[in-house]
Amino acid sequence: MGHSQVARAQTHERVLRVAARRVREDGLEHPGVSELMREAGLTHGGFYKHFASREDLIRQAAALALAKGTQQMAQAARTDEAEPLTGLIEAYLSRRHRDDPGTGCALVTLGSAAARGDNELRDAYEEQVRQYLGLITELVPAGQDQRAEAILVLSALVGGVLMARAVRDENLSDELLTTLFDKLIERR
Amino acid sequence: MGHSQVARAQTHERVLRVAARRVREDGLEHPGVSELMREAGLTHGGFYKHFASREDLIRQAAALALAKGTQQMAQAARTDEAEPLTGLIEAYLSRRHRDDPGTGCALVTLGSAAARGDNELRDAYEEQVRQYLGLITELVPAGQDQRAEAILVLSALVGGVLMARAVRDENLSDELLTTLFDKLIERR
DNA sequence: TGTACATCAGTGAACGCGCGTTCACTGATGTAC
DNA sequence: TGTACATCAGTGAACGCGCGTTCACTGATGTAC
Repeated sequence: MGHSQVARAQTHERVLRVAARRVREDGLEHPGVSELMREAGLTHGGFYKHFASREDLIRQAAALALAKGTQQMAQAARTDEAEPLTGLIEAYLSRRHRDDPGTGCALVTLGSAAARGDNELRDAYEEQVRQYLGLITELVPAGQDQRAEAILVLSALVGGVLMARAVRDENLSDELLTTLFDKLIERR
Repeated sequence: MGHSQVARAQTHERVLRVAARRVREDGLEHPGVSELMREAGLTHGGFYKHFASREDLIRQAAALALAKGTQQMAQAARTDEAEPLTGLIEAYLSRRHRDDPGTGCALVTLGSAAARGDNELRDAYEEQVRQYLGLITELVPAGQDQRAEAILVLSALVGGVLMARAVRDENLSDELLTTLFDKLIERR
């Protein structure tokens, strides 16, 4: 293979995207350099043509994984024009979201990692919390304390999906999701 | 040192307890055998007199860490005799709990690990979710759907503490805790 | 009660595997003429 | 447009460090008499 600037950039982004998915699926520690390169269709040796170190990639991947979350949820909100908050909550508590952490909200998957992580990771995490809170605050009905309500909603979403993923019994897992949905919607 | 049965059992438990704390602080992957033994006041060589493998210890430590959680929270509920649910929520959303994950609720710290973990870990996690739900369901005021209310409360607690730990800005972190407390209490 | 022996928790050096990283090399594409 | 050369993304073998695991040994305590 040659080395056009475009091809180089594409490879770089492909590796980064693979890593952003894997980091959500398996955490910051587990995905190895060889593994990630293989999933991107390459061998491990070329890795350092694109990233300074494994740590460098993982850092970027975590930031990207976090940033993707709010984009997706904002879009989910737009699908239900009449009730955007319902659209967001429905998407967040969907089985699809529960069963595919690799493309989902990184507030759930990277929470523990961020709590134990360095300032850069915690800043990226914090930024996403703020984004979500901003988004939900606007969607919550006026009258009450909207920000407080948004904090309750976001906490319940994150905690609910975390537990729904961790629990083994699928009935219990489903119950968590559907009950939370009803509870969070009935409050409107 | 000799080898009385009592001393042996004490050592075993000391290592296990150290591991249960470290596993909540740093996750299932990070704490090393030598490190854990050192913290228990021993050298690494004797480890295999007590556990079949690192994996074996970590499995037991995770189970213990999870089991300790509900015990503590049930106790926290008992401290406020008039309003046990308030006592539980207050303890869960306290800065002390946020700032000391090593002695806190493992539903928060081990959620991602359980989601990615084997059936045994997920069973242990599930069992604790059920324990918490049972406990909170009883404490929630009658009239409404108590179990649904318990699910909302538990999800908000878990998600709230997860985010409060991950976020860097202490003001935002405090806001999450105090706002959630008000929100969850005002509903009584 | 005292003595000789057996046991085995604990020690620390050594091993070996996995994985991040390095490096000499390849060959396709870009550039110069 | 065609040819010669330079570049550098990608390859895969090899290195080396960290860490889980093994093992020969120690010595304090338990047991037998």
